[in-house]
Amino acid sequence: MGRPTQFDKDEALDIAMILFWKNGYEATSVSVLAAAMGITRSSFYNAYESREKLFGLVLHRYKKEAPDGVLTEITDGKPILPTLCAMFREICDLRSADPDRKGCLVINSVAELGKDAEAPPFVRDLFSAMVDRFLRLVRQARDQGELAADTDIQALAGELAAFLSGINLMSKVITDRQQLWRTCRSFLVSHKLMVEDDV
Amino acid sequence: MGRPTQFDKDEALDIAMILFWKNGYEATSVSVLAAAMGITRSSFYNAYESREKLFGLVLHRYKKEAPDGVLTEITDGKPILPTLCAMFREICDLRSADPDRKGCLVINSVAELGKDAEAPPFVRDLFSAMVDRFLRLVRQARDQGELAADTDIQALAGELAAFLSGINLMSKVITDRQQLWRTCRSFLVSHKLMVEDDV
DNA sequence: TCCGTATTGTACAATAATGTACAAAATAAA
DNA sequence: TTTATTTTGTACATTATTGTACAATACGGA
Repeated sequence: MGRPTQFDKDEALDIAMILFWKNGYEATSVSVLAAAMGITRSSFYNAYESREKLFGLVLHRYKKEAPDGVLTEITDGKPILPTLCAMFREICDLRSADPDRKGCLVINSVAELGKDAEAPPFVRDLFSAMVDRFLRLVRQARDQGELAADTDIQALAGELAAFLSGINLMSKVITDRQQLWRTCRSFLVSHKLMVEDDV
Repeated sequence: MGRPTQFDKDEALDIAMILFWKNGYEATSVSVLAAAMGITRSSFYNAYESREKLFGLVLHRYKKEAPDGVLTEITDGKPILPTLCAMFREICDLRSADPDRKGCLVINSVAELGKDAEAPPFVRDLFSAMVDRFLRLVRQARDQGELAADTDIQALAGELAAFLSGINLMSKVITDRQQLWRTCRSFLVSHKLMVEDDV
């Protein structure tokens, strides 16, 4: 059924992801994308329709391999806080190990947001989804007795979202792993999400 | 001494600031800048030499009117925590009141940073300066007895920087003033930077 | 008034990017 | 082998953008 695609779509998507991640959505032109993917602009438009559509695919892929993905895999009844802490540690490790200082693709994209929806709309949703997920997790943790019964879960979820965003952003300037983790640990401890002597 | 400038440099700088703020550094072209400022590109290059130089001026101006400016005005001996809390509250007010959801110019610019110093270098310095300032303030607060003597001031300074960054970023998606402030208050209280019943 | 000097408008040449159109190429199925 | 179908390369017309060059302009000071 027609001529098959000459390039590896998965590989191309990876390349696109790195470019968007490194340079930002707006700053990554179709010409540059196509060239990096090793295809012509013609094939690009044929395969992805538009830069925005491709970005949607990229974000979808990013979500799957992002370090906070572990939070999605938490099932009812399982302890939450250890996974949460591990995620923060993982983020410190990943960000400080990245020689490109790319930070987090989602956070970078949120920063690009303007009121007028020039930028892809799903970025907003992705962020809101993160806040919602934190809220669910924190509620579950409270209900499971991992957090005090009188915990303000709304506020805590907000704090987690803000702090996580901030750490990801900060990692573009502060590149020392120890310093990042120390900051995270302090945050986690002061919110009783981990105890001092863990690790 | 030559023909005088036909346009108001202060006014033009303001216009440029809004544009950079709203659309980001990279996405704001000289053409658009010059047009918005009401001058020709010719005059633009004559007056500012380059977009990067202008951005330097813009950041300088921004720093002066930014909500965290109050922290610079703290002199020895004065209490620190009330001012710190007031700043967070001010930021919630400002960000939620901004119909353009611009967030913070510095934070937006940090998000644009790549490893290769394409972007103006002073952005990095500006962020580092913020961390340093938090460290000095926290140290002073501890020495003044506003914080416990065994406070890990490095970690706390990092937390403040990360959280503040995150709140500014988050304000581009979460626009409800109450929700933002609730998050900040929770953060401040859990770090003993304010007491629950303040405001 | 006239001169020096800095700003301005217009022009230029070059590069980059956009989206579309169409013919050539390559394969699966008939 | 032929046909239907999809990808691919090339081309096109358009619009942005860049930095520089140069002459025209306007004002302060002599």
